[in-house]
Amino acid sequence: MRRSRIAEYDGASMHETNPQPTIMNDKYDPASIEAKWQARWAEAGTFEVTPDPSRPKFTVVEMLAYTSGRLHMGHVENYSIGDALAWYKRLRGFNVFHPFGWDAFGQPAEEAAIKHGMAPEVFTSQSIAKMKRQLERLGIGYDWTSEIATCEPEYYRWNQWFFIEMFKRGLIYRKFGPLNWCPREEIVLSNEQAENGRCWRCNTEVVQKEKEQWFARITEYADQLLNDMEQIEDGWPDGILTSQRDWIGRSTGADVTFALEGLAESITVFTTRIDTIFGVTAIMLAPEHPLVSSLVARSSDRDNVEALVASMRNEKRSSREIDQLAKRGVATGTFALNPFSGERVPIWIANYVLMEYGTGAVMSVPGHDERDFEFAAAFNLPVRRVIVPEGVDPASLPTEVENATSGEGVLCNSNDFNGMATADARASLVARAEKEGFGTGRVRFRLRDWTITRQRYWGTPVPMVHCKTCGVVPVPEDQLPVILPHGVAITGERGSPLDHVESYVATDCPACGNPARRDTDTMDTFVDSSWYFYRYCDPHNASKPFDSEKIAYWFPIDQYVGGKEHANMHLIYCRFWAKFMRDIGLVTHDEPVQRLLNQGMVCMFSEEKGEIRKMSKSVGNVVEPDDMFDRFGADATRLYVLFASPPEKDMIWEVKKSAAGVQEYPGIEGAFRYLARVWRLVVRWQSSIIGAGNPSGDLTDAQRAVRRKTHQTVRRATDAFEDRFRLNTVVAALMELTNSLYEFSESASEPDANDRAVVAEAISALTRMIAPFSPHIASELWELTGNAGPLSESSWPESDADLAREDSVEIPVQVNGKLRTRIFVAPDASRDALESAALSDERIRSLVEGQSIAKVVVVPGRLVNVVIK
RNA sequence: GGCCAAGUAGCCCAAUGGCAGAGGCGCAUGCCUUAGGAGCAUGACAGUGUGGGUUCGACUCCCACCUUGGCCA
Repeated sequence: MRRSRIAEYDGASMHETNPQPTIMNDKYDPASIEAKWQARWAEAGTFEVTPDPSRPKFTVVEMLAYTSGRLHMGHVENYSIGDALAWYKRLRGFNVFHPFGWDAFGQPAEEAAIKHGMAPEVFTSQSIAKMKRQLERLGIGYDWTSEIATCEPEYYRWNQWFFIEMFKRGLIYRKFGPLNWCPREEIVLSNEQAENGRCWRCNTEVVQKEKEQWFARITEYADQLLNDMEQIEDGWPDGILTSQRDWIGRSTGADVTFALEGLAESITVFTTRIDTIFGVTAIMLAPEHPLVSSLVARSSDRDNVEALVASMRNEKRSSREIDQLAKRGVATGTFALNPFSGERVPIWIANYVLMEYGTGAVMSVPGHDERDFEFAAAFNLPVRRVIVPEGVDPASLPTEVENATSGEGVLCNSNDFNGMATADARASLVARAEKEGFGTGRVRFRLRDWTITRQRYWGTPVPMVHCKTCGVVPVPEDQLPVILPHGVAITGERGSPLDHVESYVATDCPACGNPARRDTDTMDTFVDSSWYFYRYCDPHNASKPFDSEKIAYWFPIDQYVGGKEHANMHLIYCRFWAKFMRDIGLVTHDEPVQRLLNQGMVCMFSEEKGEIRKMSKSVGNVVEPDDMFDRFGADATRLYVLFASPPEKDMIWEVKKSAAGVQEYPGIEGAFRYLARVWRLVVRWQSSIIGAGNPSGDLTDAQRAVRRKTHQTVRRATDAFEDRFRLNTVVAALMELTNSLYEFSESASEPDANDRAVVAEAISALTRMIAPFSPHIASELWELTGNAGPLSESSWPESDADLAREDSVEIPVQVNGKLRTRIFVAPDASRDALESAALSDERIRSLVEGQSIAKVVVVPGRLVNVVIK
């Protein structure tokens, strides 16, 4: 191992001195310092690690970088957070694995091809080269030996392998599903390309087209995805877990089958409110429901109904839009029979029913469901009250219902179920339905199977062959990878580019050997990102995705860092993938990620829009990282992004127009100034602290204050890293320590041995605490203050509680919650001592005089509150 | 429309139910300086979005609302 030594004692490093450190230059020069340490780290392999069971490990991963062409400030924040934690843990003696990789497939490269005729692989490799250079300049301590790029055949062949393994187990299947389709370009559009129902490029109206696609049966794992959240709830933000719970959307209800009048078929609806079934006034079908075409065919108003259904099918309906859509629908003319009452209810086709959820058919209960009410109001359907609040006599209420009430209560107008509480009624009704054979209790999920392929070029080819005689046949494992052909014309028109590459499409059936055709879909890039972090441990394995023993040491991930936009998709898919890998024996854990941190967005005032907006190219308010590195250095840039706000909160990049109209960045300038201030402090003390001993004998008050501040700062920084992760407050604490060292310097113009000793201790601690934020300057200062080994092999400072303790603390004394005076006591003064000190204070005595004291609240070390009547 | 965040000084943000202010930006003043847009020092500025509630005590917890942002295959 490279780490030969872990200091056991905080002060140890002070004695191991380098006899002749360079004399420091007055001026802080980040350019030369950063270049020097980046070269040294690369040369020494400082961040390259191997498993070492004798040491505790820490795996920190930032989300895979999309190869969009350049780094933006969001990346800078993301990686600065991860690297801060990596440095902290490394100094705490952990074997830290901090790998990096590229999310290299996907649309930007394909767009570049369409727009500029640049081959996607060229665009991608240029992007990676450029972004990697920027990352190196940022000085993030990655183990580059584990680097991966998802567009490389050695990586994506394992996507293909997983695809086939899932296919073999029935977890991947084909089915018709709706797609956004641009009829002019004849291509499939993603949701963001079909915003507002128009093609983003040619503005043609987008239609919904049913096409056979590949799906992954993630719903099979719905219960596990839900239940295993127990294992991670301590380490994941509550908001993400809630969001995933909602996304999975487990609901308990019942399937109820309605017979159709005059037809042999029946319609099964899923409902969570079977207790309202006597209030059903219609059955609503999704426009895509399989019965729709036969019902339309029977309609007396066939042409009109058909046209309406077609237009509803073309409407883009997602859960986001469904509530805002104007409710539309059409009656089919066919009736269904309520199995409980025998009542005839009309069957409608409605745009607010989703085929993807439940059975694609719902019972409409306008009296007790807002959407149904709205629909009924628009189409003059009857509305019936079947539930009243508990204790209300149904006879006392008007028969007309003015608003849907979806709450619990007691049943009425429900035959022999009248008077029953809603919860009990649900159980009884399900029991009755099961007994009579027209229904059953049922748990359903909102989670849908994952559409796992795209009709695009730049992605992992689906390793499947379509044979006229054998059907769909997987490519045999020894023929993987199926290589994505290069030199393909990408026009953005006429379907998937691979459709037109005859040399790719034409193949032989692996089963019967007859001519067959390759599938031309490519995989969703979320496949790439569902398991990539495991590959870091074994990036070039040619016989399996990774060696299970290799990942056993590093996994699960101790800390994952990325943006919250991935709350539902990536972070559910990768959990699903891990469970599948567990089921086929590749891993032994249920959850891939122990702790998750979602950093906020980087925002900035936008001149153009006149408001604070997300920093992005489309808003036109991008700050270029390279420009910041040139002007202020990587250390100052990193320090600033960590200081500007707590990691999980959106950060506002400070900008200001100077008098001359030049854009200035006062925030990052402040970070630069701080580092320069630390630099000058060390310049001033360099010669005095090299070879300084430990503090000994009686210290002056000022010297004790320096040690106190040092140890308090160490405690604050340590707490933040261990627990709350408020890195911005750590930076504030470091600034405080620096300020007090300046103050001390003023008073110690001719330092004695103890002056030198306490400052040496402070600067040693300060240097190491700066390392997670600004590792280059920290490394340089560490070297220049006479430490022998590199900073990366030193240790995090320890806080001594005795040295950190204040001599006395000021305790506020309140009377009835109002501040009345302050008393000074020892920090560990007891409850009784505090109470009597407070009550004997003159001011308090005069206020309390003649009143009766109800109680005295004492919070040791914090305050005293005297409550009088 | 649903869900999730966040609203504290001119601005970014601290304050883990206990004195609203740690730090930074900006501003002002002083010192230093040939000069200052450098450096050093000093200082001013809020009662915590609104309305209720819980509590001896609420920026913090609960309820409702307002505003802003994010997400919704």
